[in-house]
Amino acid sequence: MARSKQYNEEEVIEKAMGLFWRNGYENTSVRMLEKEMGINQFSIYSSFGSKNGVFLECIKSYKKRIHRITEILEKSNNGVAGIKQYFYDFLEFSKDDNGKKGCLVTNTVNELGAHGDPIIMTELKSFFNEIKTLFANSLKQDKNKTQVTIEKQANYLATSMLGLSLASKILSRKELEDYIETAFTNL
Amino acid sequence: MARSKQYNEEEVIEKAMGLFWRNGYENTSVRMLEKEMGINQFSIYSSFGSKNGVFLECIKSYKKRIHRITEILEKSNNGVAGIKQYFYDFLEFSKDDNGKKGCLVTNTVNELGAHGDPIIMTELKSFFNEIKTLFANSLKQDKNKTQVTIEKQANYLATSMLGLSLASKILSRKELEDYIETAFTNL
DNA sequence: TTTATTTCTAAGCAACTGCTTAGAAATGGA
DNA sequence: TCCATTTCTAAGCAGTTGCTTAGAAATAAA
Repeated sequence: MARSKQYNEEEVIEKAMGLFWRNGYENTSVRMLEKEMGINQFSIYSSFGSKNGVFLECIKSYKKRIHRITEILEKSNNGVAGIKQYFYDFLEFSKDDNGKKGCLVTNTVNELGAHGDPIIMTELKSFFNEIKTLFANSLKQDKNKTQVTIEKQANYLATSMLGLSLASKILSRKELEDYIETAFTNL
Repeated sequence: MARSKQYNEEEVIEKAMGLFWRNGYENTSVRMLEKEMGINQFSIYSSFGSKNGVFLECIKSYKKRIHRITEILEKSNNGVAGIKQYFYDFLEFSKDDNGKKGCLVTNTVNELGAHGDPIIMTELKSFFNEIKTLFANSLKQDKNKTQVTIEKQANYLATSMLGLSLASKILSRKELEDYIETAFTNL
């Protein structure tokens, strides 16, 4: 045995996540990661293999973080009202200190589009489907809704979340709130 | 007088626009622009000043292009139904040969976020407001709607367009159609 | 045909990209 | 205390970034 790591992998990934979140994948360089993570390039590569490897770990870490919000929705039995609250919680979640950074997953979908790394793209699409299932489960609490309606509305809501993430980057707080209120008028 | 330009500026901008549209701003290099535009770097810089300058011209050109669709909506008197048709037209408009490229303006908003070049950001926000006004004018055809309702719904629709552009990059055709149909039940 | 003027090509600038590596420094078990 | 083993630092790799420039090639007017 010998010297032990002077950093905690989870901690440095949390820091890296912030960078990717603000700047996007391509606009985040390994030099920037070095500074933000507080470790040398050698350590980055020996721990995570590549820039892509760091990013994938960040996505995993992001999922855990957003799970803290989804948990609230999972536990509540407020149906549509609970989902609306989730939208507002998400708005708070996706704010950064002095600006708007949206959702890491959504940002990445937009940046990489259909041409991105297949592993990442699969990860992103599965994330979307998880949100969809989450909403569907909440909608089921309304016994008047048919299965077809639930699926359509869950799809609608998950897609609206994508829009909200993007919109949060340029719209004012009032515009965002108006959007949410109108989006929920017919559910 | 002397030698005349061997290229048409509007034509090369159209080509550059395609590149930015597919790859985003940062992921498009001047070398790539050279190839796509078919002219030398010197010509790019003497005509447009900088990469940013090329991009701004592309945004202008994009506005003209999307105006061909907005014109249809402006001339029709179908109210909400006309706007829904616009959503479908936009889906066709934002498709590329083998994938999904979304909307150039929306892509750029997402990429640059709140930290982008101020001139570009202003251009992008004004674009959003134009779409909003476009929708408001169509909604006015419904005499039952109050001014407050019209403004809220126009904001809702324009924001939904942002979402649709993003969603078009990962969702299936059916998911996108389901989204549009449900989105319009709110009006 | 000459010539002033412009556009063109192609090479080059320093700074940055993701990633590697040689060697110094540190440390847990013997 | 020793030293094998691991982590660390710092330099360096070739390729790319946005942008510039020297000089050759082309051309409209005289």
